[in-house]
Amino acid sequence: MTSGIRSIKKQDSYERILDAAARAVRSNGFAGVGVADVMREAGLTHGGFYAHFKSRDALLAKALEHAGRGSAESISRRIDAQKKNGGSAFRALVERYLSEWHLASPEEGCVVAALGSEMPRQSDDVREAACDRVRGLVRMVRDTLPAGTDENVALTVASTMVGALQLARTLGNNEQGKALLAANRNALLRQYGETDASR
Amino acid sequence: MTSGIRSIKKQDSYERILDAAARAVRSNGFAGVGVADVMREAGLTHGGFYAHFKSRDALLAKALEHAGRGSAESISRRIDAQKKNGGSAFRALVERYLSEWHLASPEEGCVVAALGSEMPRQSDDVREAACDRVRGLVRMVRDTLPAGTDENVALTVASTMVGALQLARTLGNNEQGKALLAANRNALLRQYGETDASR
DNA sequence: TGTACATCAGTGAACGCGCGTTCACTGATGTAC
DNA sequence: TGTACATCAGTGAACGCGCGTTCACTGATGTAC
Repeated sequence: MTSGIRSIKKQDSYERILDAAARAVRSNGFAGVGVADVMREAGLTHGGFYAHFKSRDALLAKALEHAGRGSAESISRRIDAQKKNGGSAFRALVERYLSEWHLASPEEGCVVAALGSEMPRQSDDVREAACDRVRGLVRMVRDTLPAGTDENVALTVASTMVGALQLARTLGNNEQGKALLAANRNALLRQYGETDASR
Repeated sequence: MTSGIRSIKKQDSYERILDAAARAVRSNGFAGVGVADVMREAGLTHGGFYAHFKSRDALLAKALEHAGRGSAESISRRIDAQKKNGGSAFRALVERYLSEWHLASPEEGCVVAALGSEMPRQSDDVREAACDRVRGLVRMVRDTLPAGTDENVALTVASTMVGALQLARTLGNNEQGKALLAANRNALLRQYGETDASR
């Protein structure tokens, strides 16, 4: 192998591990991520793990980052598409975030909603990555609001969306959970959906 | 011992175990509750645990109930006091829930905020107790709103409070976290604090 | 071109540790007579 | 009142299991000459 080819193979494994961990942490929580499970999911055996990460904890921090980036990109694409159609970016965000898809798919969704209450209890590395994710979420909300909107609106909208998704998931993927989501969707759109940040 | 006296002694231990577990689960999450730790905190040794609970899981469900009742009572007392003074019950609730005390004291605070993202992943028994706690929180909010207020307002206010506390705790007990709390306090009071359910 | 050697991603057995659970036992407190 | 026995909350050693981590090894792929 040239060093280039070697590197590509290893890089490929690294990314499969990260993908698996990013899903696992949202499905099962921080405590539910096992090194052996993640490696199996990535098509490898557990022993090779430490060639990629210093420790399980290092994986968790990276996985949080990776998951955050992934779900942020996915929702950003939707918002941008909406903007191009002349639609409301804010509406696109709220409707996607508080959708029945998101209720049913924590493993692909927002990492803050999936892990919110566990974040304060993690190691320093993980907590730092968690703060970044919270700030990223707030920034994403802010970017859908008209320029000049009070900074605090984004903080409130982000809080409402995260809380709503968690309460709905606790109630279950059923009428109760869906009703809670709908109530929050309507409230946010009514309160902040009038003006519009799209061009 | 008469059976009465025996029962009182055992009952006393049972309550110390529950108290310890109710604090531990909010401090450390479901996965962070250890049978031996809880028993030690209650002044007992781990072996005696199974004379009180069928399993660790049964303890978790009871602890959730216990913690929920405890923190609900504490906040209800504040709201009632406010009502008697002719103050706004809604304001009392929001200011207490989104207070710096609550930011810093998850182990004594709302169990939904402390465990929100972990609840959907628990056993059936625990999830049932969790649903009860969510409904209890929504009911508590509703009771501070004027009679006849749209049912959905309580759902949104509860979501916002839970999300805000979690995001603030993730950012940390510092200026950032406190600013996020304050933004949400102000927004809720501005939006729903005008009318008043107090007599 | 071919042969010996180097590199290195990944394997799988093994270790140590923590934790939930079990169980034989203790000691305090009661009842029977 | 006293003695033998029963009850039972709690003790602490032990067991089994899962999991993070380590490490000697394999096998594939490259380089040196």
